[in-house]
Amino acid sequence: MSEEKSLNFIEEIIEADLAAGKHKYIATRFPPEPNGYLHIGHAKSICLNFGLAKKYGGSTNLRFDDTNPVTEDTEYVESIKDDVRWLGFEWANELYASDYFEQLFQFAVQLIEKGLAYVDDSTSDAIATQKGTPTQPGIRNEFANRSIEENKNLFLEMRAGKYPDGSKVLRVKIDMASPNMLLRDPIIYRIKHAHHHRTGDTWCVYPMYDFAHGQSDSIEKITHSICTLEFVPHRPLYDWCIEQLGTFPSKQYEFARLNMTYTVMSKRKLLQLVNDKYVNGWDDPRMSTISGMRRRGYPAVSIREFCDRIGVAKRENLIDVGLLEFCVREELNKKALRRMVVFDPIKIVITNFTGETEWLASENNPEDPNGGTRKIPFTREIYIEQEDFMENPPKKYFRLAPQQMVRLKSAYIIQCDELIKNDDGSVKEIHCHYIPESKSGSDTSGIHVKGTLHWVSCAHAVAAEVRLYDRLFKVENVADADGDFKDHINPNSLSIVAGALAEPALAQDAQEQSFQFLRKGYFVIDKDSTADKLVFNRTVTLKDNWAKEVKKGNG
RNA sequence: UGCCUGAUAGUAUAAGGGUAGUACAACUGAUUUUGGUUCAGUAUGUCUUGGUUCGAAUCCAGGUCGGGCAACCA
Repeated sequence: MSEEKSLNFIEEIIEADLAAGKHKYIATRFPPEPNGYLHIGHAKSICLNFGLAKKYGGSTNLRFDDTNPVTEDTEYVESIKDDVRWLGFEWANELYASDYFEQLFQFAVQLIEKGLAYVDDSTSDAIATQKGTPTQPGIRNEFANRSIEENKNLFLEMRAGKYPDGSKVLRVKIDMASPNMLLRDPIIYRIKHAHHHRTGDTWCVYPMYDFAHGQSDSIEKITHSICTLEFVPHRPLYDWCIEQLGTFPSKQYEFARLNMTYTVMSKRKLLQLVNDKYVNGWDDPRMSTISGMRRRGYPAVSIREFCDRIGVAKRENLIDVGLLEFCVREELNKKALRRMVVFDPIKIVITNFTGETEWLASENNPEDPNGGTRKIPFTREIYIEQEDFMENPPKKYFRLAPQQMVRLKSAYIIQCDELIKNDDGSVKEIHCHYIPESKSGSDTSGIHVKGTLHWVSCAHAVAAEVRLYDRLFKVENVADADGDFKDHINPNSLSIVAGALAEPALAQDAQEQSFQFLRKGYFVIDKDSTADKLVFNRTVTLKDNWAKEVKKGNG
């Protein structure tokens, strides 16, 4: 018992339903509207819906909620399927609300025949006005008095294309005084002479979400229809339609959607980022989309783990993006190959190294015993990172400084002897000597150093043009304000173009694989890369304790 | 001034009348050829006021604060 993970509230409902014999199986669905790419918020819903069905031996349908032809497109359908598959889930059926258009239309006719629906010729503005406000009841207009025959004829004529867009709607007759605005005779059909990405020009009337969604659930015999909190007020309408039509009693349950610090996650804003060319597309590595994260090298298993850890509840939440990064690091630590690269070089001359190139073995991944090794060339002249050297270091600076010793990863310990300067006083190169007995793996020098640096041999370094992407993030508390979108995006999140020098093995292995560089974090080489033009996406950063030390020391 | 929701460490999430637990973040220490990893440890929490009860995070009542609701969007 104590070993078991506690249930979330939806699992409790399901177990109670199963125990009470209410259902013999459970059926869920993931119902995206194909009007954009999926983001990390959708991942939560996907993991929940598919996860529940898997846990309780049920099935999950992938259903596209394509009831609004003007915003939807097959490009989105394909990307959604790719993303769900990539996350590791299999749907029982691939379905579309548009598959049900004929049946939904007949359901609407049934409501008319029961005297529960009427055709309204009012303008959009008039309908809105007549609806009243949350504190004032609405009023029902004269169109509500039309006869069943008249309503039926008009509705058929609407379908036949006799009326222009916006001239008529079908409304359901519930209660114009309801405190729930959604129950004040909601519209369930509207006229749209628009081309639908699947049904083409077959239809010119389309059902609204509230009517289509519940009935689609019902048709598919979905037992637990799980959606986000903003649909809570829709539930009475969902239930009303099912009750009036006597269809399968699907039930809706709501959970709080995912919000994440520093992360832009509304579809509207993501679309704006794409349309206004702040990014190169929906799958730009800086985006919070699933495809963007895939390109940044986030493993699918990490995203699933993240969704598992954040839990499911009804309170508004703001998850620290650090948790996602933790899940990514946790996985990458075990899998990512270690490679050395120098982004911002400074030259080191090892004055007492006189031999030819020495090929040293280096572990590909110290945490993976089966990771193997590779050979890296060590020579008299090497590059290290500028930031790994300080002429006037603060206390507790473990890297290279005058007279200080450091280890070159997988090679030797070196000591800094002399600085060669440019005319302007900047350091041109650093002269060091190495300790021959300190060779990695067979160190008999007895010297202990606190710092280990990455490096590349000058003669063997592979020059690369590197485009560095960092995660795009919003400035907290500003992102929801109206105004210029630029204010909401931290400029540091935009890509950086730089030169770099890589060890030969990196260029050879560069194939959509995550690498880890000492103290630089995890990177993937983007799919657009060629061997002489590597494009790195920064996946997550390592914890930069050293930066804090220096900050404290100088303060 | 209506209706619907919700409130547990910094952030999430458990405990459904009986020791407030877990993860991330933070901090301390040990190990380390990545200032990473790993390991050990520390600190921090039940919105408020009453009530019921031997006992309340949990049940009841009032209040406070947060989110949502008036698209021919989903």
